[in-house]
Order: sequence, then structure tokens, then C-alpha cells
Amino acid sequence: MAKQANSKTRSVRGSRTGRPIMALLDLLGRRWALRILWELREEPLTSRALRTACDEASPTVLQARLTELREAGFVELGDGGGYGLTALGRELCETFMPLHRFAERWKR
Amino acid sequence: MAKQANSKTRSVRGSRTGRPIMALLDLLGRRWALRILWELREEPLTSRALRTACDEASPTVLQARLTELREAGFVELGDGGGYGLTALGRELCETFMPLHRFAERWKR
DNA sequence: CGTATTGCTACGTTATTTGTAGCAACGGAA
DNA sequence: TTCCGTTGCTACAAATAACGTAGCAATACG
Repeated sequence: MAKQANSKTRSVRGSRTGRPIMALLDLLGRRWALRILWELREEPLTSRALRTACDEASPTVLQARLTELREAGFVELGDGGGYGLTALGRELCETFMPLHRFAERWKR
Repeated sequence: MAKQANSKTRSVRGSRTGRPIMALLDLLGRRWALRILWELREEPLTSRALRTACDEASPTVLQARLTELREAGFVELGDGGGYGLTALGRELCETFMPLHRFAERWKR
């Protein structure tokens, strides 16, 4: 079922500067994007399981984010179904893993 | 395959899960939130300067994010005016600073 | 006084997200 | 084969968030 993510060529806000960090901050600053990466951090999940993990977020947004994250090369759809992180995605996930510890101390 | 996602019953938006990481991911997953922290990483900026730095984002959202980030304790409004990171905010900023290097390698 | 900042808000338009329902395709069991 | 349950994914209208422009009161210069 490994299908190619369709290319919508959506203009990424903040990418006008040509600075990748802006595009990345914009991509990750969309709803559920960070959460999706977080939920996939340990193992691949089916779209349904991911939705459950993301607190029943609407499939519309999840699908949109998954497509964007796939186009970015962070997420992939495995042959046997189920979404998982690519090597790049796993690497990205690692970079904000310390956020977990920070959040624990933060509490709010 | 579909591993049963455990009992996550509530919306992240309300942060009723009791898990700080979810609240944090939600807060940072709002538009311009990450960008604001990023732009303040070196020095405080006035609201106008911040707006310029954030690619002329509308003051409505910026103000909303700044209020949220202030309530979270990441940003503060200095005596002489100008928004800056708190000690906590600086710490948070550090945790995703490696994102910069990652983005450079990513390029897309 | 006039002028130019500051942080901040009102408001109408547009874009995004939500929630619910449902699709076609595949697989296993009967 | 048919039935059932799953997969990834989409349609659609309503709700929400963001955008863009304008402008406010307060402060600080001159």
C-alpha cells in the first residue's frame, strides 16, 4: 500500500527567507504535527491507532499533517500499512526529545 | 499491528491529560509559537521588531501567542518595554536549538 | 505643543480545524 | 463465494483560528 505522497506544492510560510529553519519551524508549528512525531517515536502506528493516540483528532487534519510530514521525509507509510518515522524523522524526533524532561520540570 | 493506545481520554488542547509534554506540544504547536521563541533567542525585541522578524505576521496572533507564552512563563515583558525570554524560556529554547543544525542538513 | 514610539485591540475577511459520515481496497473466516 | 472487520483516506458543513488593516491609550522624545 506504499503510496506516494501527493505533491500539493503548498507554500510554506516563513520559507521565503530561504532559511530551512523557518520552513521547519513552520511545518512543526502546525496543529498535531509535533504530536504525531511524538506518538510515532517508539513504533509505527496505523492511521486509526495514531488517531486514538492523538486523542481522536479529526482524520482530516491528521491526514493533512501526515502528507506534509511524508513530503518532508520524516514519516513514511510502511508496506504492510502503518505509519512510521523514517531515519530522518527519527533523527528529528531525537532533537526535541529533551522536551520531555523539560516539560516534566515545567509542569505549569 | 495496531497496538492499543492507552487511556488518553481528553483533548490536549485543554491539557487535561495531566501530562505536561502534551500541553507543551500543544502550546508549541500553535502558529508562530516556535518562531517567536526562536526570534527572541538572542535578545529581547519590541512587539514591532518581533513582528518584523516574524515576517509581518498579524499582531492579533502574535499578541495571542505572546500572552500564552507569558502565562507559560517562557516570555516576559521587560520594564523598559520589549519582549524577552525568561530563564525558563531560554532553557526551553536551548532544548530545540539543535533543530537549527538539523534543518541545515535537511534543506528539503 | 506635535510627533513618534511603545504594547495592544476591533473587526471583517479568509484559511484551517473539527466532527461526522462514509468510501474502496484488502484480508481472514466461514 | 459472501460476510465482516480492518486498512488508508476523503466529503462536507460547522466551528474555530489566523490574517490584514486600521486604530487606540500611554509614554517619551523634540
